[in-house]
Amino acid sequence: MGGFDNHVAIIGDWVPPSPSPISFFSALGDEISSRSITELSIENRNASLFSGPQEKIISGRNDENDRPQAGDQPAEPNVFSEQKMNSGGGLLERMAARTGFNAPRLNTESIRPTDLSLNSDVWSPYLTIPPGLSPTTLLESPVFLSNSLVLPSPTTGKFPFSLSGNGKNSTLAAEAPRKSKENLFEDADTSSFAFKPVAASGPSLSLGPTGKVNPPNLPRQNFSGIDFSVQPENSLKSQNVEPPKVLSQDGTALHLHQNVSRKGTAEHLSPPDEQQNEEADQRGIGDTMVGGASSEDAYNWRKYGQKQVKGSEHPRSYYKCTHPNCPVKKKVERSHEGHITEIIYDGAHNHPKLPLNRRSGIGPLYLSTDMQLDGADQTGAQIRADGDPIWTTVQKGTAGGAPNWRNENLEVTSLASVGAEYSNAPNSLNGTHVEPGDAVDGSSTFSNEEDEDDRATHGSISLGYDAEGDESESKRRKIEAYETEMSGASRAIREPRVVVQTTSEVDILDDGYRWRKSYYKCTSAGCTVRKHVERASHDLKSVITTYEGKHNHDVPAARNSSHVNSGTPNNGPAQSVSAAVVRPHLHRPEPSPIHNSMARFDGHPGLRSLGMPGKQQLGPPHGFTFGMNQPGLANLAMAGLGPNQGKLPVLPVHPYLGQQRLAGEMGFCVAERRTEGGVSVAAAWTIDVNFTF
DNA sequence: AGCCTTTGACCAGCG
DNA sequence: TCGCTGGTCAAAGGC
Repeated sequence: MGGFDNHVAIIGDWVPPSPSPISFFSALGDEISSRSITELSIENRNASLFSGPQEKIISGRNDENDRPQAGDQPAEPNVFSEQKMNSGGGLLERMAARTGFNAPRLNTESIRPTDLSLNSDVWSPYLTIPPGLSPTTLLESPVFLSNSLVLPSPTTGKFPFSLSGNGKNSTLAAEAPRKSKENLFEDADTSSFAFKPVAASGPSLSLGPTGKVNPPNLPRQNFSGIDFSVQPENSLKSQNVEPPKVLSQDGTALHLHQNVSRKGTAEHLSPPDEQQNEEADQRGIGDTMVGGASSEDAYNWRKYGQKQVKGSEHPRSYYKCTHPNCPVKKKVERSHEGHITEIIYDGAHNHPKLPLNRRSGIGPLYLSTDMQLDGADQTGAQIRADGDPIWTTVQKGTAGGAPNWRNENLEVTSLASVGAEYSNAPNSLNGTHVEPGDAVDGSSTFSNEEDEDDRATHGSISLGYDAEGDESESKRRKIEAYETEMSGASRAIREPRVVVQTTSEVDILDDGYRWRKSYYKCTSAGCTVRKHVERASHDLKSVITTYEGKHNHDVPAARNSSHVNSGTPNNGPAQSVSAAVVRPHLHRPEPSPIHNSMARFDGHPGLRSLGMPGKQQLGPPHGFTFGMNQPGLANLAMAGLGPNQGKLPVLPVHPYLGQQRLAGEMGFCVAERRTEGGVSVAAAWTIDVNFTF
């Protein structure tokens, strides 16, 4: 078995035939150095910059089948391979050395401080993405911008960029009207970045509009400020923070996971429809727990007690399912702000879910599900796929101020499932704890991986959970929320800001089970809070909701702190996501749990079988972020990278951009999948690009 | 009237 | 046995 690079790679088959935001970077390519983005957007529309959906970026020792075929574009020198692969101490090397996984790496050698004003013909810096982190794959992620958002400036309300993502598989082509540069980013109606499908390019990682690898000796550019973060995601299964445990009544522990925390919101994760509920939650629905009401998770709950539990700064509420003879109970810990910090389910419902119109709380807002998961999921999936109705309705029923969550990947679920072959390793994984003797049978939940994927692709998330388990099957779930702070003050007053949100839904292998991870981004203007929801395929009760955002008030959370202390650099008190919503957009290139996601592989038995090392072999956070907030990139920093490891990507920036004091943020996620021995290993990366000019 | 939350008291397990 | 802690009960009150 080869290294991880043979198992986690960006493969072309995952890339959907949809246009990708590649063109964004294309537009940021060399042409922009001399022309406005507007012009570029138009002129590059037909450019063949990248190979498109079929392009495959090879990382390390990918199979030949996964290698990109020599297409229209001659094989360009892989700047990553040539320049960085041999650079000792690089992140890639480290990751590869430690994990056997050829981690993507960014080539930053070309980024140099420069003054564009001195040379109008210079090339703009290019964002060079290393092998394994294919720009094509990245940018052509089927979900990239599938539901892209262009958030208005927090202060002006204007949309700096207009991203024309017409939904699923939308062509990410936004007209860039010829407009004065001065207004380029200030008029959403007339200016936009162009995300265009581009053709052909080799496996190179160049982001140049020509699809060619950009030479490392690019002229210097004035790069006022860019925050660029590449975050290995699911392949690393986010968070180095200790995931909460899910405990069964019989003492077994399942995956536990985080949940929610946002002011005035509630989580509703009762099995087995918690997925839909999760969706609902992600969409901002299901916040009816405000005031203490139990979550609307297709069951009615009666609160029968509340107690301050020692060790927790949050009071714990005790709920019982109101259904006659139903033994299910749940404990909910909620912060003083009303954020749910932990939910522990105990028992299994012995009755169907309540019909929509019988559920307390938001009633029709519930996603209709049934104990028959297939049907239920499909139903819910369609609802979700349709999205707006639920979303809108939910918003009406949501307490004011609750952030909206947009699932950006409802439309795209391309990754193959991870086989259950790895389900035989239920032990500790990066804090996730599965105690010995756990009778969870992950494999049993996968009757048909393809079907399941298909369902997922259509928005359903049927994981084969049998909600009719007996007492022995009952699981107690503990869902904790943690929030990480990844914000800073560097962009407190920046504007306009562009947020390109990209999300994917991927299957990831973790702890021997398959987890489907969905990405959400708060759609509230100015909010950078992101949400990652992971659903265990082996147990629908196991849902992890990870919030990534910034926090302006303390949320006392002893448990949370324990998670934080487990490795996340964000060891401050857990803070309100909602606060982040209203807080001015701040960003500090700082590792977040997501950034450290590789740790999720720790101890992953399945990954071990794939050559993945154990946790002890992992070093510092594997995610990395680097900022270019200072002119000349003087203070480039890559969090998570040790000294001499940081290699900055070459990010193309139009001279205009360098001249403007603009701010922008882009985020996109790239999912990867590679099939090895019939087993698919999926991974995802998210890249956040924050920039000011 | 029914259902729910609140809240202090009570009970059980554990060291 | 005692104290601590978590969990539950049940009366009171609100909606």
